Amino acid sequence: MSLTQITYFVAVAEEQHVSRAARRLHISQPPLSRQIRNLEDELGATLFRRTPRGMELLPAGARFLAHARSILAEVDAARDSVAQASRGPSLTFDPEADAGTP
Amino acid sequence: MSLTQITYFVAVAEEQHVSRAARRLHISQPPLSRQIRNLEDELGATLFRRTPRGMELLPAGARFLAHARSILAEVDAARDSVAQASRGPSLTFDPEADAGTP
DNA sequence: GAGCGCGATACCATTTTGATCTGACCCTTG
DNA sequence: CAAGGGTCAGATCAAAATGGTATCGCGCTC
Repeated sequence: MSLTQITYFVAVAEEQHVSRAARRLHISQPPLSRQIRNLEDELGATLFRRTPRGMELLPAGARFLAHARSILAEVDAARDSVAQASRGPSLTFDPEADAGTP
Repeated sequence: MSLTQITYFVAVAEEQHVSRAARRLHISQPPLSRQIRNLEDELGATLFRRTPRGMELLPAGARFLAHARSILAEVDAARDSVAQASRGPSLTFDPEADAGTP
C-alpha cells in the first residue's frame, strides 16, 4: 500500500468512475485501474463493484475511504508542520520562546 | 513522500542511527540514507543533524515524527478496518442488522 | 598518526510505474 | 435485433524508482 494508491483510491471513490478519476489525476485509465486492483489484492478485499456505468463503493471500500482521507489529511498536516518549523522553530505561540535566547 | 519513506524515517528517528535502522528494516544502509535525504529534499527541510555518532533529530524532524507515527497508525487502522469488513460487513453493532434478512 | 565507525556517493540490477493499444461487456438507440 | 458508444481490464513496452555492493570522506579515539 502506498500513498499514491491511497490518493488514487480516493479519487476513484469520489468520481465513482475510473476514467474520470484518471483525468483528474493526470494519468491514464489503465494504470489507475491496475493500481486499484493491486490495492484490493493487498487488502484482500474488494473495494468497488464494477458496473457498466462506473465504480460503486462497497462497504469495505467505504470503511477504507474514511481512513484514506484521514491518512492524506495527516500527510498534508505533516508537510505544513515541517514547513512551519523550517520557517523558524516554534512559531506556534510559546510564552517562553525568547526566555532561552537572552 | 511515500509510506516507505515515512517508515524509514521513523526507524532512523528511533534508532538515531542509519546503520542500525537499516538492519532493523532489513535493507542496507546506503538506500536508507538516500531515502532520508530524498524525504528532506521533498519537505525542503533538514530533519536530522548528522554527527559522527549518528543522527540527531532536529526540531523539524521532531514535528514530522509525530505526524509520521500518526500516519502509520492510521494505515494500520485502515488495514484492520477493511479486514473486519471483509470478514462480514457491519460487525460493528447494528440493531437493524438482521431486519433486512428475514 | 593509524584505525575505527559514522553517513554519503557512485554505479548497477531489479522492480515498479505509467502510456498506448486492444479486448470484453453492457446499455442505449435506431 | 444490430450497431455504436461507453465502461473497466489485460498485454506490452519505456521510463522511473528502489535496493545492493563497493567505496569514499570525515571525525573521533587510541
